[in-house]
Amino acid sequence: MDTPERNQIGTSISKFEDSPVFSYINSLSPIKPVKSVHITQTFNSLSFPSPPSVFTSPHVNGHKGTRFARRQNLLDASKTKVLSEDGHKISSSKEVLADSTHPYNNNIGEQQGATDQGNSAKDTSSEPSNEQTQFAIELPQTLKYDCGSPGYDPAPCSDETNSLVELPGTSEVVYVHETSKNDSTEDEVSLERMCLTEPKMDGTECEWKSLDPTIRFCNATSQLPKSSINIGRTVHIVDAVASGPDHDVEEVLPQPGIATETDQTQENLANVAVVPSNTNERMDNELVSMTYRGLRRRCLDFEMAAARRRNPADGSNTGSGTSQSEESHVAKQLLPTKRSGDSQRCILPGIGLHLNALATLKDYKSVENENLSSGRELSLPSSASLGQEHLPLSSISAYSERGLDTPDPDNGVQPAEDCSQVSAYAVNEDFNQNSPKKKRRKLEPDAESESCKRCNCKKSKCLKLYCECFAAGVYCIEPCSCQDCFNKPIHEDTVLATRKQIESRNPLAFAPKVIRSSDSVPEVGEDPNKTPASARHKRGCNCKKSSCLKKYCECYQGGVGCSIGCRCEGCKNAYGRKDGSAPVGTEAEREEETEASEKGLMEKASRKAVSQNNEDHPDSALPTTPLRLTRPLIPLPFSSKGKPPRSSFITTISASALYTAQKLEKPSILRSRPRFEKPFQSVPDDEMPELLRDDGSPITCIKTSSPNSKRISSPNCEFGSSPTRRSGRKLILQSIPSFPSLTPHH
DNA sequence: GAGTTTGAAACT
DNA sequence: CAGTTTCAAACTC
Repeated sequence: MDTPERNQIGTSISKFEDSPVFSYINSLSPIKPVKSVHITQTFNSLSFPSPPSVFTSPHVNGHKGTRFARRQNLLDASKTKVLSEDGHKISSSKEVLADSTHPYNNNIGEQQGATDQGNSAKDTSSEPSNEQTQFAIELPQTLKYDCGSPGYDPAPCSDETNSLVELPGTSEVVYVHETSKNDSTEDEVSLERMCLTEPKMDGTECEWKSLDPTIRFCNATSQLPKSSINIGRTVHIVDAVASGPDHDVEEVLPQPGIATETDQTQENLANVAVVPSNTNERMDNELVSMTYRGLRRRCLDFEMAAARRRNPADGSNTGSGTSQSEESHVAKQLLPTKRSGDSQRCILPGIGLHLNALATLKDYKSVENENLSSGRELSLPSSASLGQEHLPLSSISAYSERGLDTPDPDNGVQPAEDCSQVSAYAVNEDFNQNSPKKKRRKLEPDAESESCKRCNCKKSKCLKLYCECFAAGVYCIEPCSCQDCFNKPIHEDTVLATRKQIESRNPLAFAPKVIRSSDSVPEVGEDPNKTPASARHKRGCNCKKSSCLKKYCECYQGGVGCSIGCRCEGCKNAYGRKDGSAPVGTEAEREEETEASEKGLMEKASRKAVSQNNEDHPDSALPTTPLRLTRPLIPLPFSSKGKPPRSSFITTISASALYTAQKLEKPSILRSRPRFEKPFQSVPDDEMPELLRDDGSPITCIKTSSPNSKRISSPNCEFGSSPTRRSGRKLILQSIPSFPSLTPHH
């Protein structure tokens, strides 16, 4: 790669090669292809936090070499080649980007179609999925921890960072971000990038020029927040299209960055919506959510925001090197972008959606349908399109619903949250859905409708955890039959404030209740009746009459066995009893248990099947967005409820890691569940213990830093919890410890 | 669809 | 921290 490109470049640029810039660019150029892909995905989330890692060539190489190389090829074939070869196309693509603002969906479709030209895109999608999954995992880490943290996926982080650096090569998107962000200073950077890209493209200068225009355009458009945002989006989209479905995630990420970048748009944004202090959080949250891709929007929202605030550099990640001021801008912009960019929202949700989708593999079928339907529902084309494609059923539905809400200008800002939340919720719920609720819903004819949570609150105003929507971090939507609902974008401030309060009380309040280490696939062989020990309820249930055989029991609802942490009486949880004893009992009990277990097994089986399908045939699982599946995996960890699917996904993502985690857990679970359970009790995270040996860290974080801890702890906890689920990713968890560090940073 | 049951969430 | 109340989902009829 390097040699040929360099040679070409060298010929044209030989004069300039002498300059350090060229040498630098040249060094970067080879990487470009790989990064390009990453950039789109991770760029927003990761790039910000871990600039340093970015430069680490090794990471880049590693990732690129393997995964990215493919993408590069594909992308290059689809995008770059097209661009380079067809100057018109390039310009058109840019134009599209500019125009894309409106028809985000359309663009996607078009772009996809264009990308389809290169079949590679689709193919890449499958592969990218894997990468994405990793990214997804990484992203969370990186976001919170910054690149440095991602011990597990240093490469991803690095890739991201690299992507930033390489951006030039990768795609226009990069330019847009940086340029928009760095009106003045980064222009050079963008140019450099451009140069890099050019080499790839072959017509370096031409591209360069073209890029510049885009940049300028962005800046100019800055006046028009939408345009700028759109551009960013479109760019991402383009990349995504070129790269394939997987890019969607990337797209999402970039958008936030774009938003931040679009300081110019601030004015417009101000008009759009003035987001008080909360806005920053939102922004951060969104970004986080984006990065996490739904893993844990809840945590992400506040925590991430806080983290970013704390670590402007991280927040600036999108900008690659944006300064703190940029962060502030970003926060501002993000808010605006949120509004302006339903697409962003969509994007963010998209991430979450992916996770959700994965989680709700079961629902995939319905998802597809929903996607179609959701698309309809979503008045916002962009969001809808994005969300639909990426989002699984639940996520999609939620997203779509929000999208509906969002249409209102007032809601505009909220929608972003909604999206994030939705995704988060969707994820959580979806995951949980694996749990009885979803099962029920899914099983029931209304699977689609159910995919979206619908509360029926009458007195809580949907501002308490009683409200499933609120608890899930999602805004209430039309389907909700709640009364005096304040859980709407219009009352975003109230919602956020309330959430903060609740989190202050209990940092884990919005964290997934059920932590699934990985596997849902508990290897039936062990004890089908028992849930995979890996999964446990954070707090444990307190059932007295339901014998943990009904959905009243959160453990049962979550499809997990009771643990020592549970204070239930007469536990007969089909997924696993508190005492760890097999669900043996009277025949009647057995029957019940068996039924439950069967259900659980069925679910698990379905999950497995789904997961397998996803893994084996991600595309098949979600014809529309195979990548979705893969991505969802990443998010899954965040989703609290994560059901078996998650594990499956996780396994797909990092089977080895998960497997190891499972092994660790399972033994303990199977034989000594108490361990798990206890840990859970002491530590909110069931998962944490295993995954994180950090256990302490998560909990401690939460408790230790009460005030900050809220954010910090919750994030950690969240991460811990959600990620832990992903326990599959022990590595990640390990890296997670870095999360705690985030709090300290503050 | 209304009413009851249940247990988490919230409150004291 | 324990006990009580509130709440909405889950469940039953």
